[in-house]
Amino acid sequence: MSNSDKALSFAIKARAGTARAGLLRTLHGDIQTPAFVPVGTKAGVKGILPEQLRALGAQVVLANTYHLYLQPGEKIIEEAGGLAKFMGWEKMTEDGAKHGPTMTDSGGFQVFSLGAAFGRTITKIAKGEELTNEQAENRRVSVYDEDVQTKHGQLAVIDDEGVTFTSHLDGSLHRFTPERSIEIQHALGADMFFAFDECTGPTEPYEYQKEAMRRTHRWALRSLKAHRQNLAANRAQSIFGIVQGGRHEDLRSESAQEIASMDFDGFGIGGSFSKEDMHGALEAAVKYLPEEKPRHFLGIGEPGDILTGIAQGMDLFDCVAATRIGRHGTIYTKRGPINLTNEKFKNDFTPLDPEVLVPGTESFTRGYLSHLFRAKEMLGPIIASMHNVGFIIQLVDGAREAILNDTFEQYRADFMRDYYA
RNA sequence: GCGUCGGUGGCGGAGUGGUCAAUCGCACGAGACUGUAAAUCUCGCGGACAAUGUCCUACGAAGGUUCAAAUCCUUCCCGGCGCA
Repeated sequence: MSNSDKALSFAIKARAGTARAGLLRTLHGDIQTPAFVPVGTKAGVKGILPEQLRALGAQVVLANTYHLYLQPGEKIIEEAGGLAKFMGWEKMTEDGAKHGPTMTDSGGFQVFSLGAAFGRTITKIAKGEELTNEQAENRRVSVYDEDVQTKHGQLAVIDDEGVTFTSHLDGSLHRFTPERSIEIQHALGADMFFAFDECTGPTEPYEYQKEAMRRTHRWALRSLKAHRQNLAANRAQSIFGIVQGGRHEDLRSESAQEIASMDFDGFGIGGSFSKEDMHGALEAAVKYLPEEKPRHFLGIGEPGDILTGIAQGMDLFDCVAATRIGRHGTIYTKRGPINLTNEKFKNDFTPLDPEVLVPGTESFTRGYLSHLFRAKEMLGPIIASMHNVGFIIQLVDGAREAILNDTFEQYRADFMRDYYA
């Protein structure tokens, strides 16, 4: 048993088909799974205070390595006592224990968002067609090109060793390798963190998906090695390996087997899918992941996608959508998302969602938020973000209850029927 | 009353003889957003159509000059400023 195994334990409490409910224990507190992990990229969940997050039911938050490395720098956060303490998420409990589990993403997603996706409309969930090899090649750039940023308009360039980033903040040049990502994540000090991977775009052709996936496998091994080498100083931290493979089932299976063969504490499923291929790709991967370790569905998702993930055996979910669409005026409701900036809500004085009351936002109406958004009052984005995070957490909490009561399939079917009606 | 500057789409404000239904901003209407480059971005915003285009009606009002006027001229109306 390695030291990091002590830092993290996972026990499955109940199953409903492939879905499972479990208990994930970190040195900073327990997490009942399945769980939604609010995203606080830059050590802050946009618009929501830590105490409010707790009231909403959040058990753990996720921050980002690339962003915190650039600003304020991992040294500052290390000096502050680690991510949880730095951001005020860590809280002393009555018995003097620290509470406030955290995770960090490795920066692998920024390989995508600042690389292939930069300046384009593509997102990790595919809308477009897969590119031909030739089309993809024309987009590809080499790190040896002289002026990456101005020549190609993207801020991240990949090579087999790592990724060169041009800072989106000041244009300065930075280099991430698996070893560097792990070093930074050790300094950030989250309870759980991810191996450095390459998140590919959904339109990349099969050949490139395979190439990137195998690179991610090599990086996974290097990430793990880098973590083990520094284990003495980081015994409280646990590392998750990331499965890639795009939308292709054979690649997902290959990736899952490869990553599962490494001694990770948990697993993440990352990368891109098309909406239609998500289920198949996930199934192809999950069946090769060990039962007894936690599984995180990176960057997912929307309510329906989360329930799909839970049904297929995923335990953790993080997604920016709840806060982002909330900040932009859209809230989740049991009957589907609604855009509160629409004219029709000006005089709608019903609750945000009459069927899902979220702690701290119960007294607000759609008409009030409509006004706040129109008046550009910061309370609008704040309340909507809180509502959405609370909504998702209640959805996931409900799923957990349903798994424990063995009514999950009905729960999921009921939700889908109403939400997508 | 005299002089002077000005009156353009819901508002502000470009344009100052043809390429103008009229740059731009705001407001308004709608859409997007899935490991956050995002309190952001996109589209629409006179009217009617056989609508990737065509035709009407528009730049205070009415006349006029011109092949052609939001743009030049005349008168009138309204507003700011200055002098009485």
